[in-house]
Amino acid sequence: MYKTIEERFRKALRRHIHERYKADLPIVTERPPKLAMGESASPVCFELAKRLKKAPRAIAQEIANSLAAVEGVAKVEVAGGGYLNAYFDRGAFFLAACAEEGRTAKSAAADAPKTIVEHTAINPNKAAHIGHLRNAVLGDTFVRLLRHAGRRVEVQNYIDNTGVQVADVVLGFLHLEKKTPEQVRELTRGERFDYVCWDLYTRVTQWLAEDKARLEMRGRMLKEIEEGHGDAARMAEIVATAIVHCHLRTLDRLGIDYDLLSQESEILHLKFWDAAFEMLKKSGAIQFATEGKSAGCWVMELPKAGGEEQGEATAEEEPVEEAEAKIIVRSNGTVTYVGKDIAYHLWKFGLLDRDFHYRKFHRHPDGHEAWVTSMEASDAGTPQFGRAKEVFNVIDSRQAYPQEVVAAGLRALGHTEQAEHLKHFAYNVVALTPRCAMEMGYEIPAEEAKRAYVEVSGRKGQGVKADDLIDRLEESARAEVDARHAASPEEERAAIGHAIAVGALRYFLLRFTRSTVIAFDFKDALSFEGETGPYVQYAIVRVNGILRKGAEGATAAEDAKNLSRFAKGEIALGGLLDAPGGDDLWELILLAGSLDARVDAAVGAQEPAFVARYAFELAQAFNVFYHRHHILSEGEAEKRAVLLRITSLVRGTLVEALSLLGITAPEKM
RNA sequence: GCGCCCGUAGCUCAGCUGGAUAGAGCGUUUGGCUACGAACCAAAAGGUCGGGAGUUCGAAUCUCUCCGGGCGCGCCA
Repeated sequence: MYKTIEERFRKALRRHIHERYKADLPIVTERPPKLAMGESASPVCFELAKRLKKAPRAIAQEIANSLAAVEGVAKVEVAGGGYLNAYFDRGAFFLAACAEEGRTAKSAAADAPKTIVEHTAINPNKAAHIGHLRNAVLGDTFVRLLRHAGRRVEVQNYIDNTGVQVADVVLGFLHLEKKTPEQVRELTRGERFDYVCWDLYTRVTQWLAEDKARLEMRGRMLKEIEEGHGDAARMAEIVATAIVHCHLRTLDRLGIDYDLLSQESEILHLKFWDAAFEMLKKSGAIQFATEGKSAGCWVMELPKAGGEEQGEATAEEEPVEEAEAKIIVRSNGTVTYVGKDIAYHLWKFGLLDRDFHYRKFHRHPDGHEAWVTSMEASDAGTPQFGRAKEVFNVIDSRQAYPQEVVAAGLRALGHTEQAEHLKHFAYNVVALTPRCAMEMGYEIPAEEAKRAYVEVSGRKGQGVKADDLIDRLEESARAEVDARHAASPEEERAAIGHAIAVGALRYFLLRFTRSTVIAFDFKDALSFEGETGPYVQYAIVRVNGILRKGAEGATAAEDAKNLSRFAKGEIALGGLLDAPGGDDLWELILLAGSLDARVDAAVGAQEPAFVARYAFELAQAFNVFYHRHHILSEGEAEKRAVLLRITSLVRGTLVEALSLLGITAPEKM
C-alpha cells in the first residue's frame, strides 16, 4: 500500500512541476527521519531551486499551496530548508492495507516474457556444504520475489556431471577402492552416499598430490567421461546422478524447488557446442591464433576496459601483450568451460538451433516436478524450457570474469539485447570464523587465525556439511520445543522443530547483503534470539494465540460485529490513529502496509536481504505494540476491535513476508 | 601490474541511485513474567562512518588520493 501512495505523490509532483515550472526532473521521495514529518518527503525543491534561481523553501511553499489533492494524502507541508512532506490519511491507509492483505502478489500470464534463474549448481561429487546453501537460498528467495512481482520464472540448476571433480571421485572408486560400477551402484543405495564421496574425494586429492604422474590417469578418465564410454563414464553417470539426488533431498529440507536440471553431458552429447562453435567462427567472434602464447587455440578478444591509452605507456612494457584474449578452444581441440557456457546461454535465450530432450527426475515434497535434460526422447507432458527474455545466474562473485566473457560472447554474435539481459547475481562466499575452524579441528596458520574469517578447503574435506548443520538446528529446536510442549504428539513437535530450523537457517543466510562475506559460526547460526528467523516466527505465534483466545472469549461476538463495521468503514479511526496519541498504532500500521515497497526495492536491487530485514522490523514493531497495549482486555469495544484488526493485519503481512523468504510460521512453537 | 569488492559501536552487520538528529542484533550493566506465550520488552553505556582532499545548499553515500584487508586475471571448472 505504501508504494501505491508514494507513487501517486510522486506522479502528482512530477505533473505539477512540469506544468507550473516547465521542468522535468526525476522526483525522488524518501521516508522522513521522524513520523512527525510525515510519511513520505521529497527534496525536489532543492534541485528545482538551482534551475529557477529561487529559494528552495519559497518554491516548496508555492507547490504546497497549489498542489491538487492526492488520493491517500491528507496534507502536504513545507519543512526544513525546503522539503515537501506528505502526511498520509491514516484511516484510509489502514482500511486499504487491510483490504490488500495477503493479495499483494501479482500473477504472471502464461505467455509473459520468461525469466530464467540459474542457481545451486553444486558439483555432483560430494555432499553439499554451507556455501552451497547460501547460493541456493539466495536463488530460491529471489525466485519467490520475482514471482511475487508477477514475473514468469523458470528455475534451472546446472549439473556439471562430466567435470574433473566427478572424475576425481570416479578415480577414487576405481583405483583406491577397486570397485566396479555395479558395486558403486550398490553403495548409492546405502546411507549418505554424498558423505562417502566427500571423504573419498579428500583421499583422492591427497593421492593425486603424492605423484604427479597420476594426473595423467585422471586426464584419461576425464576424456572417457566426456566422450561417454567405458567403465569410467558409466560410473560417473552413477555417481553424479546419485549425488544430485542427495543434493535435492538436502535442499528439499529447505523448501527449494527446481524446474529443470541442465546437465553438461547433454550439452556435450547433443552437440550444443558444435553448433555454437560454428556460429562463433562464422561471425568472427573468435579467431584462430597462429602465434603468441595462445598459438593453436581459438580465442575471443575482449574489449579492453578503460580505454584512452596515452603517452606514457611507451617504455618498459612488453611488446604487444595480448592481454585480453580468452581461450575458448584449446590447441588440442577441446572446448573450455566458458565455451560450453556460451553454448548453454545461447540455448537459454533461444538462440541455438537445437534443444534437449527431457525426462522427469524428482518430485519435490510440494508435488512440483523437477525435470532433467536427456539424450532420449522426452517424457509426455514436457513443458517448454528455455527461450528466456532475461537470465539471472546466481554464482559467487569470484566468477565475475568468466560471466563477463559469456556476455561478451553473446555480444560478439550480435545479440546485444540478450547480453544486456544476462545478469550475474553475484554474492560473496561463506567462510568460517577462525574460532569455528579450530573447533572443527582444522589447522589454521597463525597469521590467518587473526583474520575475521578463514576460507577452508573443500578438497581437504573441510567445511560445514549442509545436512549436519540442518540436523544440529533441528536437534536444538526440538530440545526447546520438547521443553515447552511436552504433551504434544511427536509428529507435531518434529514439524515445529523443522520449521524453526529452516527459519533460523534461511534467515541467517539472507540477513547479510550479497557482497558481505559471511563468517560462519555455529553460535550465530544456531541462535533463535535477536535478529533471527525464529524471532519473527515467534511474533506470529503470539498473534495466533491472541486471535485464537480472542475468538473464544466473552467479547467474541461483539468483536466480530465491530470488525465487520470496521471493514465497512463505520468505525471512526481519527481519534485512535491521529497524532499525537495515535502515533504508535499508526507506525505499526504504516510498516505493516509497506511490504509492497520493500519487495519492490528488493527486486530492483536484487537484494533478498531487504525483505528479511523488513520481516524482522515488523516483528519487532509488533512486539513493542504487544507490550504496550493489552489487546484482549481493552475495555472500549471499538478500540479493541481496531487493535485486533491491526494484529491480524500484522499476521497476514508477516506470514507473506516469511513465505517470500521460504519460511513457514508454525501455529505454536 | 590491471580489474572488482570491502573498511561504520567491543563483536557481527544495516544504512550507499547524495538529504533532515548515523541504526539493529549480539555482548556488557540495570529493571520487568498472578494480564493476550519472557524464543519477549524497557533503560543505560558504547561512533574522528579507515586517513586526507575535492564536488555540493547538503557527503557514511559521489570523485580523487593514500593506508589496511579480500578476491579475480590458467590451454581448471
